[in-house]
Amino acid sequence: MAVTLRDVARAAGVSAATASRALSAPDLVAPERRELVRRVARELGYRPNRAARELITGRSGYLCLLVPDLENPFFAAVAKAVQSRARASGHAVVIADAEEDPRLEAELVAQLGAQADGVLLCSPRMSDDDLMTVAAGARPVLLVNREGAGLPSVVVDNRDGVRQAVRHLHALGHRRVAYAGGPAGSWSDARRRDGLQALGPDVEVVDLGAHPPAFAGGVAAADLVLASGATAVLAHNDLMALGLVDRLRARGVRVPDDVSVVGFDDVPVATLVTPALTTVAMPLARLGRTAVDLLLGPREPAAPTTVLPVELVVRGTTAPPPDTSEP
Amino acid sequence: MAVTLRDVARAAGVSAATASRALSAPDLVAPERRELVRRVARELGYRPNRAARELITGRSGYLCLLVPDLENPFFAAVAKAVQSRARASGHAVVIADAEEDPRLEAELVAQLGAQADGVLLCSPRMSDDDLMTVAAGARPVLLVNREGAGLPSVVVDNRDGVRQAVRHLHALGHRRVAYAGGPAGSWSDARRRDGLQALGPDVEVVDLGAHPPAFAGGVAAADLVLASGATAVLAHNDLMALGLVDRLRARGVRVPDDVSVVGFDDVPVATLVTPALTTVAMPLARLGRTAVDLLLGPREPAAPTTVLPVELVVRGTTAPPPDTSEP
DNA sequence: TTGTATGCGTTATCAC
DNA sequence: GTGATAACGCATACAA
Repeated sequence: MAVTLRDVARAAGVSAATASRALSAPDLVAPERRELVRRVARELGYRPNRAARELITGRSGYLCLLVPDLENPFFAAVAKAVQSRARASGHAVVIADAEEDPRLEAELVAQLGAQADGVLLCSPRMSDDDLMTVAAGARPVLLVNREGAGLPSVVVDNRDGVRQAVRHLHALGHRRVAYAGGPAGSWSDARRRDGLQALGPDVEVVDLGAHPPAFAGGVAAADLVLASGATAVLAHNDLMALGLVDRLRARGVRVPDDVSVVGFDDVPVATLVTPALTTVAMPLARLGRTAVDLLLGPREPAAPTTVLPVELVVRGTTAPPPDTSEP
Repeated sequence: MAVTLRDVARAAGVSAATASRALSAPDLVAPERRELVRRVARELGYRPNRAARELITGRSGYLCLLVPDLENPFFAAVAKAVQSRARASGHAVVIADAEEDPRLEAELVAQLGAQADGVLLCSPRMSDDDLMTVAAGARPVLLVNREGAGLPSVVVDNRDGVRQAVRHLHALGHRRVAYAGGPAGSWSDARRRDGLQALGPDVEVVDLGAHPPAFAGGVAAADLVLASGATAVLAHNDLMALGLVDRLRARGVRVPDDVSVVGFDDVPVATLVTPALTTVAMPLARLGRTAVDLLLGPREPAAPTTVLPVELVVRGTTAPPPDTSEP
């Protein structure tokens, strides 16, 4: 049997109440007794029972993190940071993978979120209505990489990311740029499209439609790029950008000599290919840390939405367009 | 306030005990009342309080999974599978990232494992002695991708993986093969070295020493490969293999024409590079599923260790060695 | 088959 | 500053 608070109290010759205070409200107990209790607790290897504590305090010590796909390096990076920051504040993290399924997502948050001290919804695919239902629960909920239902959220500046990428391509001489979009329901994808609208007339944008946010989606989009006549393509994320590069090359198109490619995220794999991917870097670890800080913060954040900056990282997949001027 | 069992009981006009039984021991209650209670519970949106249930039953409904690095795609894949399988049996999963630190690892398992229904230690870096201490706790513990301390475990056939890889290289004509090892404390790395010892005299093996199990480790090993005179190199994992390929090329060595490269794991990124990586595929999802099944199984598994098969996947980074015979 | 009473380990509320 | 005691929500031994 595990050693309980009463065991500690008995061994220290004090009441359970005093033992409890000595450990969780040290100021309320006389210095010598406090130290005595703490020493005894350490010697006995006492670990407070989370369940009992939760029952009375209402706080479980657990945070719940929901992601669409743990194997996607974007979410893995956020999960790692969340986990690390949560530990620093004494919380364990229950991580649930919703398998890109909005229905499962809603079910999981209902099931797991009920007894968590806070819920982090990373890139949820569910509708604003479902988000609203979730928000109806009293526990704090925070959206990561998504806005909606008036919930507090932390996101990145998607529009600025698009602006930076296109500005870079424009400076290189590109005048016709394609956008290979992510899944239809993606909030961040919608924001990027907004950004493309707001660009002005210097660059013509060709919309290639929605694709699965993975390597295969990029492969599919590559053929559309060639048909579009664009000299550069912006992908919804790095995985798609990789698929684009691969397929373009397979069709005899040089990257970046013939077509430039820009990704989004700056996931570790972006540097594992040759040439390394030019991409709009998201502050993934910071996203995770900020999310925990806001969720656990003393009060609701002043602004419902916290926006983190992004930064274009120019590497090997962008270059001036081939010279097509008439001689 | 959340709806409690008493609320359900009151609304259904029965006692709390009957309500409890209707939900968790349906056979013990009369059919009509049972259905009545269940319907009322559903309508009220009743969710049992995990903490209260744990306090009385001793089971928390949580599984604890410890990994050295969530961002490593190997562990992300295992975590995803564990999470999915655990959900099927009504368990949530607390995932902790030990940051490749044996000390943190031990601390986390002590902290988180105490109140979990079971603990999964994936590729733990801690010593057998520390493993022993962990095992002393009563809760079930299962090792994944590691054996030790007499604990039950699920692993892959590392020796056979090495055998398959070297056999492939030998068939291509390679006679001198280098091995770029992983971290010094890695159990699987040790097993692979065992496999290399047992190969017989047909192939000469050059040991390149221990490296960090990431891209950078492969980069460092690449220069050693060239100095070793080997025509092929086996890497501890795919990430290292990618680093090897990258650095070899940077130094003007063609892959696979001049040097062949074989990885381990078959992590998704293995197919995202050109040419795709020849690698020893580990059944990652199966590893995770099997781990949960064994952990939750009715009794200790018959054999303390369950071994899963591996399979060499030949792709683009292996080819016959350059012809170096004297003319 | 159903209800009553008890206790799980901890913290909060009181007296002292 | 400290110690009894109650209470959190649920499952179970026991009584009916």
